Amino acid sequence: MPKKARSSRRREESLSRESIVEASIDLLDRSGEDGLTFRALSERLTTGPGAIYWHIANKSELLTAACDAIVARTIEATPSGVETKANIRDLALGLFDAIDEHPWVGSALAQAPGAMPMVRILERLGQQVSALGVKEQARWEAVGTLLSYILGVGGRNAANGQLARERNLDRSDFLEAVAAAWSQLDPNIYPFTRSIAGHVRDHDDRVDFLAGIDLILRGVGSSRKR
Amino acid sequence: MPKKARSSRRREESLSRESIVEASIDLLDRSGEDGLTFRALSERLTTGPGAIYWHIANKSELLTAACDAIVARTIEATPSGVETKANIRDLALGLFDAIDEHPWVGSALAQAPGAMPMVRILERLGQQVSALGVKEQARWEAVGTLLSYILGVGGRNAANGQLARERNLDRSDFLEAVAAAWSQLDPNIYPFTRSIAGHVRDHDDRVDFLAGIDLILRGVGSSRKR
DNA sequence: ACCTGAACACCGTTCAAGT
DNA sequence: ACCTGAACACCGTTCAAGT
Repeated sequence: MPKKARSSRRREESLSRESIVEASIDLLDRSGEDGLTFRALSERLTTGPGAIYWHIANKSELLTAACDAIVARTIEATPSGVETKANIRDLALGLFDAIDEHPWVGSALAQAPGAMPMVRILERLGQQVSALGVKEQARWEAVGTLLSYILGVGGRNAANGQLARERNLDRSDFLEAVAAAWSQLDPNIYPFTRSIAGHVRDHDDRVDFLAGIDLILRGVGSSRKR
Repeated sequence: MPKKARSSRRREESLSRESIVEASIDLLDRSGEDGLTFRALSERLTTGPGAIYWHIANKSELLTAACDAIVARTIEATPSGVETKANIRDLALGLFDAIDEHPWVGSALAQAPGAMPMVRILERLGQQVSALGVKEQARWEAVGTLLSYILGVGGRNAANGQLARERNLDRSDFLEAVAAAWSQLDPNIYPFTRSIAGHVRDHDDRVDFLAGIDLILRGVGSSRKR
């Protein structure tokens, strides 16, 4: 036996951008946005914090890369069929579910405008809206609105998840607390907010989200007829 | 003259929640999101960092309070007239401009779901949508969609402003850089994104934003007719 | 009641030194 | 080429001590 076993030479597997991103995702899923730390990460990878900087420029690039990995998988797992509106709905729902499962993705997405993860979403959305027969001029309007809406919902879901975690509640307990606070607002000043407090308590986020997508798609449709 | 001049006893004016919030806004406007620091703030107010904690629970409460002050002023400065859709447009544009002027408001808004600044927006939006004659059931759908859209655009604008600042560019130079990056994407994989790179370069954010509001309002309208 | 400021337990990032 | 880990320049927050 001329050499020692190859695998134990340095580390189980040597550091790579990919393994760093994978460990980051795990850390983020397990302990939320501020669970991602160069120290925690390097401990998990049995290195020093400096080693990570050989593969990744800085923390924001790391967060965006982790976000991009999730978004890429999500889009890949959402095939496009023949019915265009259904494709848009499926894409939107896929993203919604991904953010629900990884709340940090929602805020990472918002922090990296123009970067890869957003481009993937933009492209898919754009192709489908084009297939809808929307003309050049109105296309960006439709795609931009859908994108902003999806990011807006995603951002709020991310914040809900983060706040719930900070207060050691689950999501529904947190929404319950919001509803309770809203029902105690002055009815003369905040009649509407009070009136929907009940809805907040027992609504299905996912259903509401899809209703918004459909509402926007209706608007796109009615613009074509003008 | 029995006493020393009153004003020089302690400080020009004693510390208060209000003065702390005001100084925070100034700091945030001047140096962006991470310009708000308990040390910078206490230096500006000529106190120690601990003094601030007597008036405010923690940093996130401080950020939300600063955000709320801007939102409250903005809404107050946007009176409602008789034409409901115009009121919704005015409110949305007022918020857009406020976020444009204070980019940090966009991300502060997203970080405090269910809190006061969001409630103010929700309430105004809800009252107007109700006045539009939308029935109970569809009301939340319309309001929620508008709110998410506005927050989504606000969050992206905040991120654009923040990134531009970090790279010492102004907003349009930053968008220019995004457009340049997009035009170099592989045309086989990213045809749509490439095709709108030009639009990103010379569009007017404000016009696009309003187009989205109108698109959503069209969707609300067409749902009533079903 | 309100303020002071040192101290604590962290951060992200850098960089000389190692292999 | 890649990794190590101490060091730097910060953070938010707490708290004994002051007025």
